[in-house]
Amino acid sequence: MGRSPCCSKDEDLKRGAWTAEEDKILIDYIRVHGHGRWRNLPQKAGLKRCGKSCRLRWLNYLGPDIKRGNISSDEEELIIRLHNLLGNRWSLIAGRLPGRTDNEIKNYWNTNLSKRMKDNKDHNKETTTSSSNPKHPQTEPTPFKIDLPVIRTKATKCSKPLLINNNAQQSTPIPLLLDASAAAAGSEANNNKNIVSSIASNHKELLSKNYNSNDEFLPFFSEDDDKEILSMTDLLIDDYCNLTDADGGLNDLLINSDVSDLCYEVLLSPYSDQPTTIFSDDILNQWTHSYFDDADDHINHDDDSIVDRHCHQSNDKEIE
DNA sequence: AACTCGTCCAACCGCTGGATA
DNA sequence: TTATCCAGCGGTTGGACGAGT
Repeated sequence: MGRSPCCSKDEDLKRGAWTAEEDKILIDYIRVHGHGRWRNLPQKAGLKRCGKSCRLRWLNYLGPDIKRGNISSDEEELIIRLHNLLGNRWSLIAGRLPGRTDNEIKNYWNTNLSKRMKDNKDHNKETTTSSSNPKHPQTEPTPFKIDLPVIRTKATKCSKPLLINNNAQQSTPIPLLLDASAAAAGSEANNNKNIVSSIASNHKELLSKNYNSNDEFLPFFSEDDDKEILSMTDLLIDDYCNLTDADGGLNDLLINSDVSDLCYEVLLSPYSDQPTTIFSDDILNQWTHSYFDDADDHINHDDDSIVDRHCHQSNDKEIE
C-alpha cells in the first residue's frame, strides 16, 4: 500500500538531539492536549519536528512514567529471562519492566547483555570441550543459558480495550505446575506437551474456581460495566509458538484441543504495549530471586527450562 | 594537548498491520 | 475493495564522551 512518508526529507524539519526548549514545548503541549495524533502535533505545538520524532521523544524520554537511571540487577535478570523466553520482542519485555522503554532495554541488551551472553557461550564451549571425562560432567555452565524455545507473539494492537480482571490477578500465582516425573522422563516433544497440558489444566482448574464462564471464553472483560466477555478469537495472535515438536503434536494440541484457549492465555499476551500477565508477577519474582539468589542451585539446574525450573520449585513447595 | 578508538544511547529509518474514509 | 492514515515495532545510525596512546 502506498503511503506518503511521515516526514518528507525535503521539509525544513529539525533532526538530531532535542533541546531543553523543544522538550518543554512538547511537554506543555501534551500536558494540555494529551498525546496522539502525532502527525499534526508538531505543527500545532509549534515544533519543527517530525511527528514520529515527537512521539519517540515522548515515549522514550519525556513520558511521566519513564524511569531514568541504571538498570538494576533484578531488572537485568528479568530482561535476560524474558529475552530467553521472547527473543527480541523489546516492547513485550519492556511491558514487564515498569518505567523502562523498549528502546532502553534494546540498547542495554545490545551494549551489555548480548556481549555477556556471547562470552558465556564461548566460555561454555571451552569448558565443554576441555572436559573429556564423562564421569565428571561440566558443573559450571553459564548461569544465563536457558534453552527454552522462544515464544513469539505477534505484536498487534488490540482495538477492543481489554482489562485483565482483577480477580484473576488476585488469584495468582498461576499454578504453573508440571508433572515432574513426566517431564524428567519424557522426550522433548512430550515435555512440551506436558508443559502445555499441565499449565493449561492447572490454570483451567484455577479459573473454574473463579469464573462461571463457558470454557470457550476467557475471563477478559471490557471496560464497560456490562462486563462483556470476549472470546480469544477477538485477539489476533499468530506465529504464536515456536516450540519444537517432533511430531507436530504441540501445534495440534494448541489449535485443536480444548485447552488451546487456555494455552493462549497462559503463554501469550494479547497486549503488546501493556504489562502482561503471561506470567504472574509472583512467578517472575520467583524466577528472578529464587533462581539467581542461589548460585549453586542454578548452576546445577542449568539445563532446566524456565517452566521446568519453576515447576520443580512449585512441586518442592507442595511437597513441603 | 592531540589524536584514535571503543562504548553508549538517543534518535532515525523502514516496515507492518489495524483503522478508517 | 482500495488507498491512506496512524501508531507501533525492531534494526541501525551517528554524535557525544571517556579511555588509552
